[in-house]
Amino acid sequence: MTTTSMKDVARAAGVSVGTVSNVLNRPEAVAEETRTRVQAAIAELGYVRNDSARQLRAGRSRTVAVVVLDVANPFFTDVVRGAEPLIESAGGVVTVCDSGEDVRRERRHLEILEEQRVLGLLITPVDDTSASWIERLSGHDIPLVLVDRGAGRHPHCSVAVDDVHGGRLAARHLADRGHARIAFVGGPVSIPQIADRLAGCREVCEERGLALEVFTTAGLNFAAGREAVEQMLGLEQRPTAMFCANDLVALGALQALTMHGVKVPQECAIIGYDDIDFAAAAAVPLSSIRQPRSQLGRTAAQLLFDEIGEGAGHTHRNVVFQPELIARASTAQEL
Amino acid sequence: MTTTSMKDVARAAGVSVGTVSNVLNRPEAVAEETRTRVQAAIAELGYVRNDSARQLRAGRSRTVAVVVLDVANPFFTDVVRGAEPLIESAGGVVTVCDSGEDVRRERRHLEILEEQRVLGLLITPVDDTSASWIERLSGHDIPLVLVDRGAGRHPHCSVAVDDVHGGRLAARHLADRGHARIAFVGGPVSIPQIADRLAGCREVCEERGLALEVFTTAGLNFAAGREAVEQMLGLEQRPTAMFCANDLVALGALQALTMHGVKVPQECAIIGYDDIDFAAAAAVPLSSIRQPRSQLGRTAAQLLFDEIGEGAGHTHRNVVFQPELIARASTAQEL
DNA sequence: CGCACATTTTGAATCGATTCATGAAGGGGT
DNA sequence: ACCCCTTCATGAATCGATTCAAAATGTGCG
Repeated sequence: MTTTSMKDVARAAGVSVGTVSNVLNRPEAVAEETRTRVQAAIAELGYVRNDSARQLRAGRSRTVAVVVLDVANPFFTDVVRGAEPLIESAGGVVTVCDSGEDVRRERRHLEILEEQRVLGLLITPVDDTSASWIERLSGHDIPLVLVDRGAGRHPHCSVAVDDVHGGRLAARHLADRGHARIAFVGGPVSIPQIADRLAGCREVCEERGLALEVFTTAGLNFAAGREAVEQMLGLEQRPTAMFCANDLVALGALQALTMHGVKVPQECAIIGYDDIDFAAAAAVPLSSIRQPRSQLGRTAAQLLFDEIGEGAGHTHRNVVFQPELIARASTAQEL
Repeated sequence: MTTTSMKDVARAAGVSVGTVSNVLNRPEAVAEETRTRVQAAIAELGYVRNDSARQLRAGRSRTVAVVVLDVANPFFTDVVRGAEPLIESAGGVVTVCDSGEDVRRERRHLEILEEQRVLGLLITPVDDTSASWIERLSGHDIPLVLVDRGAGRHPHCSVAVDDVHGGRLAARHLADRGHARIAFVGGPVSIPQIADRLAGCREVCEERGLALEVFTTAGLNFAAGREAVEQMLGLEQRPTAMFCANDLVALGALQALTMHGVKVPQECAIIGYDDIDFAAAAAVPLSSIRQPRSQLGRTAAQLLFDEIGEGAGHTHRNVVFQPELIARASTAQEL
């Protein structure tokens, strides 16, 4: 109950509140003797600073929020891991928000983050309808960096991986292996990354005259991969290779194929995207398109603090990384 | 810059701040006409409530923190997922803190959470040295629920899975398959769950006269599993089965064994713990001990709100779930 | 008209930390 | 003794939302 405040500490130590505040925030400005007396009182009373009051005065919180599409996806946890050290060493506090690929959840998070006057934001927007909300935050002077999203015409800093190129890499690899009938599995297509990967894939398919079958899914997880396989197996002209929009989908697909006795890669090759750690450990080690995950996070954090530091005169930077093909057993078969 | 406050809204709408506050918090107490006028002003000015000020007044925040050992471990993300709906439907905001199995990081998080006057806490403590800090929070009236930790003599609510029994299940399963020389891989042993799993395993080994080799690891991830295998392969009397303290370790081990050409389960069986989704999708589908992950989260949240609701007259409850053996290919071989 | 009563609105007090102009105390130099 | 500096400590003002007793306004009825 008795939440002890600075006033209590001040009384106990026989000083003014101003002095207590100084002990906490600029100890060097307080005489040694006074300082130890105040510190003793703090310990004695078990006093804990009230962050709300602090923030109220400061006008900003120390929190940097990272809004991701799916915390259960190792891709995003790695991005967060990459960003954390820099944020923390700058005295920030990281909070992770999971939009779950749902615009409404994303919106709710953004509302709350705005009310909390967060220091800044790293966000992977769910889709283009997120834009207006993001502009709103930005308009209210909350600096933000778009993650895994080529900023295109958005007036923001961003870090991204060239997803169109990633799509090309995957499709070319499958083409090189002799596949002429390819399935793309992923969705919703409203997610820009997915659209880009598909675009790259489509481009190569047209260039090389491959048949492309698109299986749109509602999400990017195990279940999506499994369901897509169920559909695919129903077709008379079954594709000989699948390009899955991320590794979770690919692993789900792999599982379903194995369950149906379809041999991977002999009867159906699979390539995923992200190259999460689990990919290499899969039933059939999974070929994938690797993204520099933690570097993505680190760079995003860097850009954010640059922006915070530079203030008004800041010019936005857009960093684009290149993805990389990692070939493993799941595409090892030449047709 | 111009952070608009309630005062600005009040002026714009020609009412007092009290009325603006009422529009936001008890609209039914405000006359229709006034309400719409105020709402118009809010929209017009793009006003956003300042949560710090709100919290300062309220004395508490709406945030429920979940402190986990490793966000990258699907076990914990599932626990969080299980807890979220209940927390959010109660008007709470969830924040996830990753202690990374590191007491110092955990402590830093707890300090900050205490300063933020969080509404409550779901925590999986790193080890027993966390206890004093947890008592401190608890002493400052922050209700908390221990997750995945039989509260034993701790005066708190808790949800847990019987890890000793889980250890037994795993060991018995291996014994039933004819294994007489077992490796336990996991650590650090200071983590109570790990100690318990080992204890259950040891108990069965002694009971049935199996040789038990313990490989202590520094963490619970892929790398730990790989390293343990390197060590194990060096032995002259190599165990014929491994019990890994969680699935990440097991997958790492599986990967390393495969790389060294050791056939699973013929030459070495593996059983993991948690039964994360990836377990079934592994190179060799992984046997595991399943825990009711999301139920764990849901129940924890439930207990927390019970405690918050009941206030002082609350009696702590300790809920224990039973784990379940899921046998798959990685232990399919009879010796 | 006047009184009782219900409906709205008001605005000052409050939460707790930070800031900063002001003042007090002590030291040195002349 | 006097003045100038430096070093410390003070406490009132401030941040923005909420609360609540009190005031204002309106309604109905005798």
